[in-house]
Amino acid sequence: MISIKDIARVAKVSHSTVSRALQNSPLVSHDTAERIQQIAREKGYRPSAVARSLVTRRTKTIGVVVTRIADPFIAEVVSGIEEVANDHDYSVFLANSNAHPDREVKVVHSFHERRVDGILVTASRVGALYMPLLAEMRVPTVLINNQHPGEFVHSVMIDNPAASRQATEHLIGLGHRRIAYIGDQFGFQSDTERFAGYRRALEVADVPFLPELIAHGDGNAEGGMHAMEKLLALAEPPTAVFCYNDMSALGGLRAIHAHGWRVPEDISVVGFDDLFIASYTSPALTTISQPMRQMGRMAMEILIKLFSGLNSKTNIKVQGQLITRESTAPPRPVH
Amino acid sequence: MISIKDIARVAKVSHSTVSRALQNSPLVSHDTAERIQQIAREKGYRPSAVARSLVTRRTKTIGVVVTRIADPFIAEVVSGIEEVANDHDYSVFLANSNAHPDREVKVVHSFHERRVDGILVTASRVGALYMPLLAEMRVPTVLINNQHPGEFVHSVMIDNPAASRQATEHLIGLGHRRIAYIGDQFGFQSDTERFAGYRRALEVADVPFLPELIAHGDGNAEGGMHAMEKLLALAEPPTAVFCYNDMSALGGLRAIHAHGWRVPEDISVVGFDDLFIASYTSPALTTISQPMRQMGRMAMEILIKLFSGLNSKTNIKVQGQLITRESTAPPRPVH
DNA sequence: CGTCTTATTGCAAACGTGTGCAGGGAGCGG
DNA sequence: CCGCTCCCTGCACACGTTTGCAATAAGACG
Repeated sequence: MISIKDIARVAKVSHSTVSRALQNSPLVSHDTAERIQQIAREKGYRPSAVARSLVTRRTKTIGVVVTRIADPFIAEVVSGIEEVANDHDYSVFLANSNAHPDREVKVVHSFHERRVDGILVTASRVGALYMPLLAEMRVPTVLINNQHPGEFVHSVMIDNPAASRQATEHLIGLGHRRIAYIGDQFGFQSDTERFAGYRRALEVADVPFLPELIAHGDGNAEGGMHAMEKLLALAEPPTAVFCYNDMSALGGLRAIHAHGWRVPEDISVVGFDDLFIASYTSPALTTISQPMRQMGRMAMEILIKLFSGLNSKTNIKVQGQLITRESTAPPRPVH
Repeated sequence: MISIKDIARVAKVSHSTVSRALQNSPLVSHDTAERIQQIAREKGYRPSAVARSLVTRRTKTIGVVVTRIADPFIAEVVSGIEEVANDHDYSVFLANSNAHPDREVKVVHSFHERRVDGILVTASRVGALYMPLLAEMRVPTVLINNQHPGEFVHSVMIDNPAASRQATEHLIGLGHRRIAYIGDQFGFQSDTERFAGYRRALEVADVPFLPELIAHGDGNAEGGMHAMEKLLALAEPPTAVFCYNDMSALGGLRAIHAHGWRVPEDISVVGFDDLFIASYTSPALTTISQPMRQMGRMAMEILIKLFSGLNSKTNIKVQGQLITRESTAPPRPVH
């Protein structure tokens, strides 16, 4: 591995001069700078980021902790993060927590030892962890769609209540009165908030709230399927279902088909997220579009801002958008 | 940021002793070791990986370059990588190339500057780049499903010809004779190989090869949709279609539905990859299962082996597996 | 009690880079 | 020709670890 000193030797200058030359410092004459850069190029010199980090005390890296990178929602967010990180010459460490709190702590500690300049957390189910962790290590951190109730210093979140209200109102507008809700597990912030938006929409429209129309999945297709099966087994099944997310809706669709019903003729379905696949289910899914990539970008931009000294508490709330596709229609007329 | 010297000061020992104590070196007495560790714990000391890397000349990091992390196939592979990396206390840098060759080179150079211990590349479309790059920087590198023809030092690949032959034979076995192939873009290794397997299956079964039944997408749903539209517009459309991958198949299914045909009654469809969504399309997709996560694990395990001194050229070829679901059936009887 | 061994500790150098400061040389003005 | 300024360069230290080697103290043994 060739170093700055090797170059210094052949250029017959001190290593400091080489260092300066490679940074285009005005402190070194044009001629020697050129000569040094030429030599560096010939030797295929690559500066050691680790040595540099040691002295500059900035690593130009950030850590991203996610529950599962294979989750399409998260992958999309990470794409956004990576884009702007890259634009600013930051490298990103990626780590899965698999939703294990202790694993999540371990990951953050490892990031800390690596001296990352900042940390981004997507959809953590244990956001509360970060308060003490943060106090301990003072690394700029921003949470994206934190699932734990409570505010954090920096965050970007989707406006869940507004979005889910919009989704529910869409169904009400179509004439539905028996609208079910398939949620995630209890206690997660987004589930609580989306449920709240759903209730609010019913309330405003004077549609009675029926507890038997509430089912809980697990945020994945599997859970959505089981939840939908329960709803379909009701004496009087709903005419429309608002699902916590597209994955649940996907499972829901599958259960409906298995049940021999058709969407949207027999039952309407609305999802949440607007994952890529929402366009390719059959029928294509009506859903709330969440600007996933954009949210990743915003979070990273907050970090960049923090790096450059600004230190304002920023909590961004982005709006979802209803995307009407083929999975919703007016309810069957009652005979 | 608290360092080893700070601890040394309060423990009234030299910083070398602290270093040894924290590594549980037998060179330090049990008592002082305990005392030092206690102090370190109290102060919330975290060793600096960057300083350590500088002297040990190993960073315990690897770089993973992917085309798009949002691609579900790739995300799954990365999951596997991350699992075993984590088991061995390696952190992973992730970078998207967006399939831009120059971007890919830049990424690898940045990894090099970060002094990663190894590099993993998933589905690169420019595998050839790595030969000179590798010579230049001597970092253990393994390619996963390299899309560029030619062997590489270390690789893990799916056995494309065998798998696609299996898929095609499944269709032939059902009685199909007009079997179309929807490929990726020309020149990519997996497309070429899968196409070869398809032809071989036809040949062995004495089914005539019909050039008009070959269409090319782009590996994504969009391209698969257009390709399928072309096939459906044929005077005599195929009775079955083997798609390069599940994404193409997804687009294909959409085109078929839009055309008013039913799967598998009017036309059978087979995909490749067995992405998560393959189970949730309607009908559920018959496809070739690729052990994505496992492939990621294997690649990382090769790296680990290389790190520990072993230096055998390893080219692993894994087998795909046909997963029969609902999208394939015998052809309609001709009247 | 002297010497040799062993257990424990500290010293100092090294990893590769950045940077404040001092020093040397050239140019310029007087 | 002298002195000042300015430009360029090198020296030396720092960043936070690891580690070979020397040093010291204690213990063992004769």
